[in-house]
Amino acid sequence: MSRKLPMGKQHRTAISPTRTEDYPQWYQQVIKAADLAEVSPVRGCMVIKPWGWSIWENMQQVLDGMFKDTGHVNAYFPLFIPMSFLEKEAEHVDGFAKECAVVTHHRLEPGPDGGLVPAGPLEEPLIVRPTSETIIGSMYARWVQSYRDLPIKINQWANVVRWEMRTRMFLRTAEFLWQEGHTCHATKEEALEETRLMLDVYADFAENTMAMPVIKGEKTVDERFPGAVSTLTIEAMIQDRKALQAGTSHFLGQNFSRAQEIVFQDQQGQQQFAWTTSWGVSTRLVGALIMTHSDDDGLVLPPRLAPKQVVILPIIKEDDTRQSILEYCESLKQDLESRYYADGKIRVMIDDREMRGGEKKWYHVKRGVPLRVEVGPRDIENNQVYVGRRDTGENQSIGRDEFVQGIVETLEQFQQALFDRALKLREDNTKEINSLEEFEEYFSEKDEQQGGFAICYFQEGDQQVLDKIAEYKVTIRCMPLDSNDQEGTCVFTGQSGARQAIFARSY
RNA sequence: CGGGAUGUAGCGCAGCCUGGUUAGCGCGUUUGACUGGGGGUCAAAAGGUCGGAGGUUCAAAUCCUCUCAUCCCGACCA
Repeated sequence: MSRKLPMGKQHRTAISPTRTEDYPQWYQQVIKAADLAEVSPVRGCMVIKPWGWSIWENMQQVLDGMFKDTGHVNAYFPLFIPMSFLEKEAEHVDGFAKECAVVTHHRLEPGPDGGLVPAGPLEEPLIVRPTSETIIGSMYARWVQSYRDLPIKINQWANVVRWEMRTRMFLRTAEFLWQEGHTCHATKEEALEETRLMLDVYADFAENTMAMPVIKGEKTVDERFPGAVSTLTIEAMIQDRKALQAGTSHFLGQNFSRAQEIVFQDQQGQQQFAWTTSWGVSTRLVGALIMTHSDDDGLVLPPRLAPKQVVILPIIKEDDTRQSILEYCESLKQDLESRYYADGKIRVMIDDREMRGGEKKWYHVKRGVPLRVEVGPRDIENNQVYVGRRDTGENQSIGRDEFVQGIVETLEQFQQALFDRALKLREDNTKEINSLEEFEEYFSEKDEQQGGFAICYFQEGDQQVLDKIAEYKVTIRCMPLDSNDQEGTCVFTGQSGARQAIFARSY
């Protein structure tokens, strides 16, 4: 890492190692450099710092609006779930029992060595929710008697705990934040429609707000949510060409309503089990966002989620110009803030801290502020501003008024450019594969650059397929919803009548 | 939960194999001067019980045991 090279010919990157040198390490360093989060004293848990939190807040705000626009309301259910609730749905138990935090006592008492020891054992242990199907279902069972009580469409924003063996910042933490929607319907069709609708909401959010292209698909039997009849997913491709499950929407059929007796009387007076769905996205999306757009100089944020879309840096050389420069910056800020982008005021900050120019610039580069506007005496004289774009690194002088008038379009172009770049990466690294040799070559260990998404026909539920892909550390991501419904020959077994799926290494 | 690596100042590291005076370096921080459209320059300074607990030894960052944590690779999952 060279300290300084003359004439701007330097290759020093703000983040080291770079993505190509060591992708996982780069990811950690971006989080640190952008001040998004830190590990906590509790293993596997993270502290989300203000800049990182603000990104999540923006995600929440947009998603929450989308949920409400599709007829959902928010509510809150308890953190603690009676252990017996989990036992009611067999597959659900299998899926989550291994990773539950369990509360067994309700008091602490002084111990023999001066410390504290748990006391007051609970009659029935409580688990900290790993997801809330069971406790919400138990309430729905009380609330539902008639078809007139349906549908129920509730979302909750909450934290959940899954005692993971291996954790990574944002992508997999023991405690994470998410929203979980839980709906209850009179008919199967309506529940299926809901499952699909919410997948579309997620895909819309991922692509239009996060600028992250996703593939909508259905999970295979082996990959689906424990207890679900079917699981729909949006799958993103990260810059290292691995797949990341970014959101899921589950059709739960009558599995949970049977287990929890969510029963209603239909119009014919018959008792029927309700049809339920659940769907969620989590703080993992922040990780997805980081990995999709950021570069070797740190975080890159799409304008729609950036806590600040524009940072104004006053260039103050002499004290007697200070006042006029700051006033100019303030009025620029107000002009920008009077404009609206993506349903909100443009988010602008002035950074007038006593700090050297270059250092201050890099501070904001690493944090991913989309546009950097520098204002010095010369700019004021010419009524212009010097604008730097985070994604391309381009800088240009532009008339102040022109800049203000074009700001919305500039941000939208920025947003679109990130999406286009990410989409190109995915398209360049997606390949239809029709033979086992091709598959083996594509995911060959020899060349790290190999791999990406492979589209193959495959025979669902065949052990041969699972064995082969395990050999290459590849998983079946999903069966794309928009793939042609044609049947083909399974790449792994040679059987006909196979369906198409996306195969990839994944997080 | 298995395999591997690492834990020394805010960050990044050296020192450990071959124990031995006040534990170093770069960046950052503080102060002063000079600078000023760019991750400055010069000078000075502050900052560490070497992850934790035991042990071996006259003597431990260094050797041994245990433990905790982080990271990577697996298995498992948002």
